[in-house]
Amino acid sequence: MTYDDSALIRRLSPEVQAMMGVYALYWKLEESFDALEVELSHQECHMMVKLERPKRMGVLAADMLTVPSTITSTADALEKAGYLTRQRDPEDRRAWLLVLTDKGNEMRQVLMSEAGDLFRRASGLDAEETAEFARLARKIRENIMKTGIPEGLKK
Amino acid sequence: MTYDDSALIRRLSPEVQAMMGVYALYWKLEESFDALEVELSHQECHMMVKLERPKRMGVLAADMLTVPSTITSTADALEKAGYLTRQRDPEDRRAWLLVLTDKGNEMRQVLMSEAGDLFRRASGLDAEETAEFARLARKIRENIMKTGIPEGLKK
DNA sequence: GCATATACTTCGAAATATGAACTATTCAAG
DNA sequence: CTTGAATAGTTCATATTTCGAAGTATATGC
Repeated sequence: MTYDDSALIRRLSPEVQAMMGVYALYWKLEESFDALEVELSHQECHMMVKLERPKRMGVLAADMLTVPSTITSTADALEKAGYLTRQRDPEDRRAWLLVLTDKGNEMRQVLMSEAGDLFRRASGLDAEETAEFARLARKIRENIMKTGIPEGLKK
Repeated sequence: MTYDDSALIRRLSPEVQAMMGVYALYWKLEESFDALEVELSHQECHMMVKLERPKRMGVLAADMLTVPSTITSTADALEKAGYLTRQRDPEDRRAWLLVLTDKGNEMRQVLMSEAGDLFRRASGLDAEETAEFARLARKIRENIMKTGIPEGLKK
């Protein structure tokens, strides 16, 4: 039943191989996050991870490649649960900064270490491979953040 | 506005760096697929890509890390659109094989080449980096397929 | 000031995913 | 055989998630 199509995969272009790996990993990680005893939705987890320091909601929307109204409802949930507060951005009083509370920072630490475990288990890579994969992933992410955002937000 | 936190990212563990890259890439690819002039949903695209050769629906569910009922509705849509047909598996007449039609195979070719382009543009990697990334992604995927499926399907 | 752009919110609709109960078929045991 | 348990897939109603258009408040340019 464990259906093995690794031979088929090898015949595809490297780009498609890469995509299929990324999709498998993404799905697996999402599923593992679900299984966590944490009461946060995926989107809420992602936002927590992004909030190493206070960020504007618009920045988060761009960063998470989603729409402002989604950020609003995610932030609402996290605020209600006591993980973050909204503070007006002194540089532009239209904007809010989302700031983690102490409780939020604790939860963030838990999430980060769980995330590391999940990746290790899901990927099965050793330390060296993980480092190399991380290097490329970082490069990809930088490219996306640099080039991708304008298309991402409908004007 | 193009918010740069690449310096912050570097301070995280490689595992988390890798995850954030994977998430960014996944989201970007999903968004790009949306922008395609193709009238297929994400799930439908994924199923098309998986159907290089006929597969049982249960195999697809395991492979796509999802639930049987989702496969049913995705297959319904693709069948209705003329991209695939259901054929009883002669080896087990409870099971269906999903088989791409000619139209389905054409569409699959289009999707695969589009997918390659999307990855190339989104990632910004050169050929060598792409090959390395693909190698690791394949390894990860094999690990997930090997270890991940049992947990993935509720018994 | 006035017009226009931007940051976020509201809220209702649309898309998606899920799980429990069901049908049909297989398999194993007697 | 035939009976009972397991398996493959389906149905459908529900829950979750996402989105987008219209609205409020603030900022910016002329």
